[in-house]
Amino acid sequence: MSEEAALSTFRHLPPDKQERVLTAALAEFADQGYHQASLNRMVAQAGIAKGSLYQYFPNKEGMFAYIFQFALKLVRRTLTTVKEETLEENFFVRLEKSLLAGVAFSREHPRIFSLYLKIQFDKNVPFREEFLAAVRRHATEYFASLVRRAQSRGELRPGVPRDATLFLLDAVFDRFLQAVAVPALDVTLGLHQATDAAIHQHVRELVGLLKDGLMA
Amino acid sequence: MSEEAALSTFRHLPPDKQERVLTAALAEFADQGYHQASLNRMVAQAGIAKGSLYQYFPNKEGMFAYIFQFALKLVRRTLTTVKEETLEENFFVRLEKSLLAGVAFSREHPRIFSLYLKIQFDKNVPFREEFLAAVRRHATEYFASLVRRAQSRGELRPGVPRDATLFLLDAVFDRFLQAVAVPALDVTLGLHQATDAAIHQHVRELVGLLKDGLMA
DNA sequence: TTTTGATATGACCAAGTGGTCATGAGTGAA
DNA sequence: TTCACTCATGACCACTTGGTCATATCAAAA
Repeated sequence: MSEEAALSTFRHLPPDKQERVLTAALAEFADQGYHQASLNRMVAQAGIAKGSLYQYFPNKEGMFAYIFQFALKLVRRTLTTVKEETLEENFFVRLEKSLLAGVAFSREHPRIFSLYLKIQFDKNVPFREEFLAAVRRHATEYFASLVRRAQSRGELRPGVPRDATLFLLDAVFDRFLQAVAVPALDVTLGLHQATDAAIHQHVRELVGLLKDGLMA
Repeated sequence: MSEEAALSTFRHLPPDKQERVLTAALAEFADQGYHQASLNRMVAQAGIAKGSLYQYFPNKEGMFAYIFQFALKLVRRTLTTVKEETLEENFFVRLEKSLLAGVAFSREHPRIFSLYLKIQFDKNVPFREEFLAAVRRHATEYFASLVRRAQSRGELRPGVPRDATLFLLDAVFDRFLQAVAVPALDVTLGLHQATDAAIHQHVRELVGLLKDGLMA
C-alpha cells in the first residue's frame, strides 16, 4: 500500500481510534526512543492488530514522521503565541515569560518534550537532522527576534556580541527545561518537584543574572 | 563464572588484547548507546569469539559498568588537574580555562563524551542514575569551589544568588561542549568546525557576557 | 609423556524484532 | 443476493539479540 493511501486510511478512521493509536505510538516512542520502541507493545496498548498499523502507516519510520510533524506543529504554535502576547513588554520580562511558557509546555506535553530530548543525542533516529534543525531554527529565530526588538528599544547594553548572546539564551533556556524534566540533571535548583512559586523565583533570579552579570 | 573471577581473567590478559576489547566496546557503546550496542559487532571488531567476552565480563551490563568506571576516573582526574592549575587566577579567567579544558577533553576522548551525552536522556541505561549523579556532582562541586574562592576574593558582585549562579555556569558549560560535539545543536556559533582561535574568541565573549550581563 | 587448569571458540538457544499476507468481516451499491 | 471495496486480523517469516556450553587449545607442572 502506498504511503499516501495508508495515511489517508488513517485519517478516515473514527477520531477516538486515531487518538488511541497516536497516543500509544507517542508514548512508546517517548518512553523508549525510536529504536527501542516496539510495535508489538504499541498495538497491544492501542488495542489493534499489528497488521492494522500497516494499513495506516507505510512502516515504523513513517509512523515516526507523522508523530514528529504533529509535534512540530505544536511547538511552532506555542512559540508564535508567546512571541505575540509579550510583544510590547520589556526584554527581560519577555525572557521570564518565555521560560515560564517553556516550562508550561513541557508539563502539558511531557511526551513530546521527552521525545525531543531523546532525539538529541541519538544519531540513528530517522529525520533527526531535519527535526533538530527545525526546532533549533525556531528557537534561535525566536530569541533573535527578541534581541532585535530589545536593541531597537535600547534595552540592551550596546556592543553585546549578538551570536554569543543568542547562544547564552539558548543554553540557559534549554538547560532549564531539561532540569525540570530530568531529575538527574537537576542538581542545583531542585526544579523537578518545585511549586510554581519556586519556579517563578528561580526564573527571576536567573534572568536577573543574565541582565546584570556576575560582576557588576 | 563469578563477576570477580571474570574481571580478574580480563585483567590478566595481554595488554594489547585488553585494549582491543576495551576500544571496541567503548566505540560500540558510544556510537549506538547501551541498548543498540551489539555484542556481535563488538567481538567482530575486537577480533575475539563471543564466548570469550563472557570469560571477561559477567554480561553486557558488567561490561558497561567497567567502561563507565574507567571513564569516570578520567573525568575526575581532568577536573582536579584544571582546578589545581588555575587556583591562583581570577574567577573569570578560571571560567575561560575551564571551558577550554572541557573542549580539549571532549576532543581527546570523543567516545567518552558521546557516551555521556547518550546516557543523559535514556532512562533505561543501567547505572544511569549513578553515573549521571556522579558526573553532575563533580561538575557542580567544581563550580561551587570556584565560586567560593571568587567570593572570598571579592571577585563576584555581592548578593548574587548562589544556586542560580551554579545553574547558569553548569548550563553554559554543558551546552557549549554539546555544541562542539553535536553539529545539530550548534546553530549560532559554528563551533563544530571552528579553529582554536575562533573557539578562544567565543569563550572570551561568553565569559564576558556572564561577567557584565546583557544590560549593564 | 601425561595431567591439569586456565582460556578460546562458535554452533546453538529462546526471545523479540519489523514487516507480510491470505483470509475474513463489514458496508453500501447494483 | 451479489459484487466491490475498505478495513481488520494474527499466524507467520527472516533476522538479530544477549547469553550458554560442550569442546578444543595450550602451557606449565609433574
